[in-house]
Amino acid sequence: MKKITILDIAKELDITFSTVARALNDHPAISVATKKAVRETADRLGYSPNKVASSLRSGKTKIIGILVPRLDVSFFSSVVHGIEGVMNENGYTILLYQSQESAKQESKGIDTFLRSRADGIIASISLETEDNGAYDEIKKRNIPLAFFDRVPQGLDVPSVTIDDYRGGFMATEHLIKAGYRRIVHINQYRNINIFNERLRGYLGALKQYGLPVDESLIIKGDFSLEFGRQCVRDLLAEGIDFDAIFTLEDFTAMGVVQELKAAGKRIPEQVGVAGFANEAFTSLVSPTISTVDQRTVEMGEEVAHLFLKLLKQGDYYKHRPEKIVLEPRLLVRESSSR
Amino acid sequence: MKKITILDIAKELDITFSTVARALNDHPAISVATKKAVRETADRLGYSPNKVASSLRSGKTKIIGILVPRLDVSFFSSVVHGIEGVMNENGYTILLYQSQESAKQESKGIDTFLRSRADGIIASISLETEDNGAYDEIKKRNIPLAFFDRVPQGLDVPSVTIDDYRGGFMATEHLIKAGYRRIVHINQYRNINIFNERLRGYLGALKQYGLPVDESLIIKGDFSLEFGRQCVRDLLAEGIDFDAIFTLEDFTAMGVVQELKAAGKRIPEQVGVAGFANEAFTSLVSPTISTVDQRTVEMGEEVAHLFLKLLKQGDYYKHRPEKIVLEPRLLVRESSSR
DNA sequence: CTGAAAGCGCTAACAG
DNA sequence: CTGTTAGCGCTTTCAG
Repeated sequence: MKKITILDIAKELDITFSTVARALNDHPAISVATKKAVRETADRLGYSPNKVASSLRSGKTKIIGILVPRLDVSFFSSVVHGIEGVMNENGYTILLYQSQESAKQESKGIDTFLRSRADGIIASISLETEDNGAYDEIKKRNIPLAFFDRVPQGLDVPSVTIDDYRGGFMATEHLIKAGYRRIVHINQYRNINIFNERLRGYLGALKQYGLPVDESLIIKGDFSLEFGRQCVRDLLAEGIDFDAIFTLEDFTAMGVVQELKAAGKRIPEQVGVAGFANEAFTSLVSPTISTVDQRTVEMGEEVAHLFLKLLKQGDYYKHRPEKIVLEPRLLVRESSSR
Repeated sequence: MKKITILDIAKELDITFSTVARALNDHPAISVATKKAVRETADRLGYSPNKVASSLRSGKTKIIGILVPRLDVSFFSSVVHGIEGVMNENGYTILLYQSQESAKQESKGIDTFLRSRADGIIASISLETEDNGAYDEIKKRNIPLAFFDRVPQGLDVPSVTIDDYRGGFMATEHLIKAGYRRIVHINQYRNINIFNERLRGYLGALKQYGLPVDESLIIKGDFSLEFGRQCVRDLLAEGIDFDAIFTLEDFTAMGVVQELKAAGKRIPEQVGVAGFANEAFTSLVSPTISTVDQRTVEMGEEVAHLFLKLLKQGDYYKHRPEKIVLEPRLLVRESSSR
């Protein structure tokens, strides 16, 4: 099948290719008759506009790059789902790249977007990212950029996040109100803003309700299920007094629940548990696990809308960047209802 | 920041832009000294190659389109994760499109890929897709195309699937071997190949082990958790005799488990349960649910490799298309271990 | 080893 | 309302 261009259509109709181009773009100064004729022959010949050529000429690709740590984590795939839905409705296509939580891969992704001349970039940084060099480059080239959830520190850019402080606060406050007093918090050791915020929220709630901060109740590790189990084993072995556990992530909470059950502790009577993320399993396991919902799809839609607004306004780095903060949703379930 | 092109580099070094182009592409007939000089000034000036221009000229975009029903389903996001990983290593970038299970959106996605001059397309069809018109168009244009999991019927194309018949067979066989005799199968009502295969597998196992097929034990609906509950309520209300339930999907199995527990039936002693998909929650709920793993990430990697092979061989529609069928993995858990 | 020149398919300014 | 013309930034022959 020979590739059909506007020139072929022009020859067929004995007009010039620029008339064809205008007709196809629904230019006002083209007669209805010509437009109709052009469209018909275009269809008949099986014409497919070459976006590469038009992008080169116009300088607009209608492509936006999305950079996420990894797509096999439901949080990120949900957000991408939300972004794609909105951007698609607005005529944009998504170029997808996974950083695999590696700073090097992340730079490669941004470079790919830059070479591809994406009209904009939406990202959530990797755990490894330490400096913002790659993102500065985007800014330098005046390409619109927005972040969701994991926002680089010290870079003043538009973003959509949930209020992780509030999330940590709400979960802890709920545990306190349920009568728990010695609340363990399991966090992680890296210096990631959103995770630090959850810890701050935990501390804020303790303070507001006049509970002492006990360093032995704050544990740092990773957010695996196994680490949750480990923590419970350690707490019990060391004979530390506690009556609730709030983890920074649901999988950790799941591990906590498993190990508490294995140790014969009754949930929620003896120990209350709350997680974070609203993973699908939290509402299916027994006991169902209280958690904080991050409104993932909405987050994607919000960042897409924010982005479209940015694209419309032009000079992307002159206005003060808009930072949307979504209110998390506390989901009280069996694991903390006593 | 002015946009830097190879011409700027050429001027800077007082050579022609074609020499610069060759140097950047590591052409063998360019002196090492020139290459070095070119690369240094390219870096210094902040040159970023314009992929749009090179694509237009070369006819290759190094982009492949991935069309999936939706990304907020862990099955699809895992596969995409697998595909992206492999394609990325091989210098390809992913253009992502969600059909949202709509045939119309699906056509739009393919059209977008065609206009974007993607070097190839990988897809999994929507539930709604009835005719293959949109895919014929891809074939007509001699663009490589491969499918995973949901393959259109009557279109002879490369694909990677799991052996759904085997999956249905394995799950049913396992239940039979565990001593269950009146095994209910919950499937769905649409005419989707992979789901029909699971049903066939169920029937095949019954036959092989000399068990009668009882139509009242085969139920068709959707694959929601709620439908699973509904089925159990109906089975019990109608007093139908059964001792195991094999569902085409894990969420349905979850509903089945919940309702059986609510009705005071002991799992697996009185009723055995098996699902399909290996959703994360199946290993976390109580009892843990036996299921069939679909090897999602591998499926993505396989289809990517198949695709790269296709791209290499050229004439995409002359060879007999390769159809890779992965063996599913039966995961026996508590819900069927008696 | 390097240069000159053509052209990929389209957009858009200018001319009529 | 339509035609003419000039590129967008690169790849790729053909020369030298």
